[in-house]
Amino acid sequence: MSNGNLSQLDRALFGLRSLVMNGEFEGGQRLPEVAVAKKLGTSRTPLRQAMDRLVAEGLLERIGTGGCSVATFTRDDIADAIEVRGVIEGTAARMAAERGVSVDLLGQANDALEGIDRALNASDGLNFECYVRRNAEFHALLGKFSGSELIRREIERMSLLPFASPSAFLSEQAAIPHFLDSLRYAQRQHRAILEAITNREGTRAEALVREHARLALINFNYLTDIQPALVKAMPGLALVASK
Amino acid sequence: MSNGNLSQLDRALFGLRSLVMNGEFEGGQRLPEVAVAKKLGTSRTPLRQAMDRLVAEGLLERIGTGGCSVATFTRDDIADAIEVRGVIEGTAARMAAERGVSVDLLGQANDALEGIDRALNASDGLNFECYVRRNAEFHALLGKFSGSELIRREIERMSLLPFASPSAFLSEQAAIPHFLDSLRYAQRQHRAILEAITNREGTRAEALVREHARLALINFNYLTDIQPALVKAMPGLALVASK
DNA sequence: TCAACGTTAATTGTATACATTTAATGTATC
DNA sequence: GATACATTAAATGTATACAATTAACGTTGA
Repeated sequence: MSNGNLSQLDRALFGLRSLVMNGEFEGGQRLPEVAVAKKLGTSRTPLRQAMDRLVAEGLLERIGTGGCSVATFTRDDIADAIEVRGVIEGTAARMAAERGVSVDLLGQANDALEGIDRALNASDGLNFECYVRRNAEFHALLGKFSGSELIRREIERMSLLPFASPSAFLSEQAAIPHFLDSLRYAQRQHRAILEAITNREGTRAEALVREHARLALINFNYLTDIQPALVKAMPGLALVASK
Repeated sequence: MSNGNLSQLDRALFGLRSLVMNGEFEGGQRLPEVAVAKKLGTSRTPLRQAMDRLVAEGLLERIGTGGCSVATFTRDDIADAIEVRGVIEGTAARMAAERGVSVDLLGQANDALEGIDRALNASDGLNFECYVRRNAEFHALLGKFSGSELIRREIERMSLLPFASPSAFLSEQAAIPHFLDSLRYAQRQHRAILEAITNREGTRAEALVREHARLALINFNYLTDIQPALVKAMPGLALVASK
């Protein structure tokens, strides 16, 4: 269990999450436990545990009469989820500014931002994979900055929804001029956020982070309006109501 | 299952939550499944489900090596949880102001506030039970005001922690002058919040709700500093680290 | 044709037995 | 006496059998 082999619960959790994200099931329809367990190669016990966790994540919904169904999200839901993530991250940034952050943590954040700079200005164009990794790193640090484990976990929780995460709608295929602009703009925001926190400017930090989160929404709108073909290919977006 | 009889899962959930809140177990120590199941009169299967849910609520923590333990909270944790609840409720209020609320819902909120007025000015002093009920009603409506099911659920989630809920630290035994003042002050805030939302003043509504949430923290500090004996008697506060 | 009902099949809820891992205990050796 | 190791006990993880509930279906009646 503690070795490299995954437990049956992990297998069921990863497997079911993947199936749901890829739209393997019709939204709203109940997922039959025996069939899914068979498909995942585990028994019902760990599967039901996995289902409970995915309900907590928001990917599944409990049916009153028993069992679970796949959750579906409207465009408004996506906007709200992104907004909430921004609000909590913003609170973390404000707290960081108000309470102060150790130079060590600030240094780590600076390192992450320099990594993003390098990814943006790589000799062979954009190093996308590096950008995504460093971006996730910076946002994870934002949670730590608050000094509150509760806040850190809450941000992590909101970021579980595939379209609310800071890495949402960053697709390698989408490395087109519009997105390069977006990434450079995001990086300037990163710098401003870090500056505000360093200067103990809580309100500014909070406002910046909220605005920064909205980039995910802007990217989503761009994709759905201009590049609808790409949207269908992105995992997790099978949950979005077609209309 | 859908009749009056509770399912085994519900029995385990309520029972275990109650045991944990009342400090039946040492914090940090693993709760043995067989013993707890026996104490609750169910089998391990629904108990484990209940434990998973309480982990999601934040009352229990998973132990790396397996099983769960009771979570413990510091005073800082309590402050942070209250702050986060205020932030999300504040977001709901801001959204309500920005997006507009139906006259029907506004009317319901007004009814709740009038109920609070009556509870505060009852002929035989304070009608405490009525106050708590109407107060919970008003806060539930705040979640609905946002028009976002996701936000409503998120508020509900944060309010699950016994010391983060809008009804936290309102104890009948504590109906002393200090608390009566606090309740009247809270009610003026309620009115101001509703006015701000009605007038579409988003920023004002958000700020008011944040400040309003801090009353819970003020009450907590008052209780711990002035009335430590009462604190020990309140369910859920067994989880607070003694120091 | 539609609605109401009863029967059957399928699905979830629960308990329990077993497997596997982790913690505890005792023993031997230095 | 203390540490390392082997052994034993206890706890969790998993599978499965059974019970209870819910959904599906066909039948009957108007």
